[in-house]
Amino acid sequence: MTQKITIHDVAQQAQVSVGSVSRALNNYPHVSEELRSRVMAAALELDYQPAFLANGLRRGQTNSVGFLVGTIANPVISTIFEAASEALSDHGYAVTLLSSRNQAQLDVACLRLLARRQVSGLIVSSAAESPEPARRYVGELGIPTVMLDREATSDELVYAVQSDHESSMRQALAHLISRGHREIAFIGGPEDFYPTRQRCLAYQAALLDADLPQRPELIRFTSFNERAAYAEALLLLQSGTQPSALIVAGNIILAGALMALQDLGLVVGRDIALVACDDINLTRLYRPPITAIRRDLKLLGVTAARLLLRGMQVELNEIERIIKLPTELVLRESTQYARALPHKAPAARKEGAIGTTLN
Amino acid sequence: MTQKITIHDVAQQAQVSVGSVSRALNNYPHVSEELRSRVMAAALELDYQPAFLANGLRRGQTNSVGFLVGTIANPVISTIFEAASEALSDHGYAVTLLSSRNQAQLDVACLRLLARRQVSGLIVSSAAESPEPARRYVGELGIPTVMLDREATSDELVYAVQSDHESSMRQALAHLISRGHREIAFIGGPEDFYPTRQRCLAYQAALLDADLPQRPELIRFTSFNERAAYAEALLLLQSGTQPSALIVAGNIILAGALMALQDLGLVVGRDIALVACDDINLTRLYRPPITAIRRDLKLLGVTAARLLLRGMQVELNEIERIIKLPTELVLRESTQYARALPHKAPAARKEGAIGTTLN
DNA sequence: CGCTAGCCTGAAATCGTTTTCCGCGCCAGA
DNA sequence: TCTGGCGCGGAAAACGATTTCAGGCTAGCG
Repeated sequence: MTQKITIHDVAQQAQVSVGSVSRALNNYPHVSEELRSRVMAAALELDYQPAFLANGLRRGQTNSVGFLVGTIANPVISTIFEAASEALSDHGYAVTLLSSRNQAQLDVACLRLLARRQVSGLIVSSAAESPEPARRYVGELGIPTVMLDREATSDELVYAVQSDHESSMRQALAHLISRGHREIAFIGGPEDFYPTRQRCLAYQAALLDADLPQRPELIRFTSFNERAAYAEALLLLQSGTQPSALIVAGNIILAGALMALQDLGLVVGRDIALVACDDINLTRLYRPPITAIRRDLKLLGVTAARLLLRGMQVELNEIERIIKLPTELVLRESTQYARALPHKAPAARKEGAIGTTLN
Repeated sequence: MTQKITIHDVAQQAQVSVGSVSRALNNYPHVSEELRSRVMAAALELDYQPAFLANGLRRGQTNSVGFLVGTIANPVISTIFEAASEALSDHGYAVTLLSSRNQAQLDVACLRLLARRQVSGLIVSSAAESPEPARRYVGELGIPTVMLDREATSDELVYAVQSDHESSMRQALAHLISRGHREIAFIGGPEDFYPTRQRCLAYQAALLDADLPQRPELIRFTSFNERAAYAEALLLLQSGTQPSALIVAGNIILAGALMALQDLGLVVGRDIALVACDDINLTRLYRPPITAIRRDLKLLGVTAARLLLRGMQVELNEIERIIKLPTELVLRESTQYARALPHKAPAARKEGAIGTTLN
């Protein structure tokens, strides 16, 4: 209904041809000031908005980017997405979000759909358990793509923004070890999931550096599913070697692990030290507050958006293909007490006023 | 690169005209079985995918819907969105998500953008503080629209899916009152924000029903911002009338309130009873677990999607315009102890195995 | 046997832009 | 005064599909 005024109406109103209207509105050179202002006035008066579809068809491009995630119902992903989406929006791109529902076969289907829709760029942060086919397909697509905290490929137009999971994980282990912990367990997502792998490698390297034994039974992988994480944590905690510290890689794993700890009557910070990856409301507000590896999620999103924006301006090809962003270990009460010390009541909260922990 | 095969290529391959190809692929009547199979074969062989833009231009419709939110970085919104998005995706629609960043003036701009992109439908769950202009604009747009937990308008094509905030809020107050609470405070979002208003009205009605006095100083409104909620909660808790129970309407408010309680050294469930609106990981996993008003977020999203799907099939106009979905009060330890009773150690957890609290 | 109705299909119009092509008029240089 | 170049703008092609239109063929009926 509303969308009925075309470029022809503007042309008629301004008493010029449609071609001239197009040129005037698109800031072409060689259009007289007089004509331009006449067209502008007509367009403004009629509230003309060029039809997106016709424009895209002719130009062969849609000014929209596709964003593929495993699930958006995850505070980490949604925060990253929001930041990226806003940055892209500020540059005139609309974002269509597709969720692969954490299923590998849907990954490729989603990418096909986005390609068919002629997206100008892609951001991929899918968490499918076997991401290989999707990664290969992305390379074949010929669309500028940013892999978000995922492994990069060597394809021409594929970029990556990653978090430096390693250094903070090493710090976390150094911290735990310095407090006397020796049996430090690790629960992660799927083994071939990039962040999990990076974290696990760093965990193993840190143990090696400290001359501590690698205990395979203390390393567990599970899927992105709170129930599965709960079950895995239960198995781990009830197995022979009771760990004195636990590292959970990811917020879903954290939720499952907390349930398991509570069901076993283990009190965080007293009976077991806990380190979470990704600092969310739950880690901040839990009692006791949980030590976490934090990263600037908004920065991650904005960086991905910026990288993609540069990638979509075809001429600019001398840009760094992979950007790695820092992480930071935030110490809280869940790792405050050393293994050897007798249990005592928690001291005052470590963190200061609220302002220090808000973004 | 990949996207170069057009309908002409298929026509040539199958030795028929482009019109016939289109008819064959779109299941038109009056196309012979022989031609159809030949076209199918050719299309399959060439891996032909009709160009979305040309298709949309001709048909005047894009098979995509716009989803407007105030922010997606909110577990409640993102869960609803995911469910709706999946349902729409299953029916061939792609979803472009726009965030108005909780700013009223961006609301209308986002809607304009989506309209320009010829979305076939809209789901609006923006949380701008003064939603009126946006609501009016939605009505003028002539696009089937579902308001998600927002006030409906009387416009032809505007539908609504809402939560029945009232009944559970009344239950919550009855529960608190039965446990001896008399000074029950309420902190909500902006006063003209639909869910906040509904909850507050139910809160006031329940007080009235119980012949309890309305205390204006115990009702606070704030904005969707953890700091603001924190500040407001601090003010409330430090004012003259110390409430014995607190109802927080929304998960951001909850986070701010928890920070305030912790900074004041008040222990949830012992020093003050706490009821949250919307059951998220934090309410489930917090120690002590927090009584919450739960609603089926996936159902909310799926219902919105279904309603919109029906609204977009233009012929069907005899459908209910507003759907109200139930909510449920989940009792947990944060409201377990009566005001008059002496403090004692927490009993065993009320909830059963993990399975009962997962979706 | 001729005419008509109905199925099938090719040709062409159409959607609303952008962009190419071309011609007009003007000015400068010879 | 003629001509070449340049700035400007109109006409029309192009983008890639869908859909209308019209015509050919077959079959059925008078």
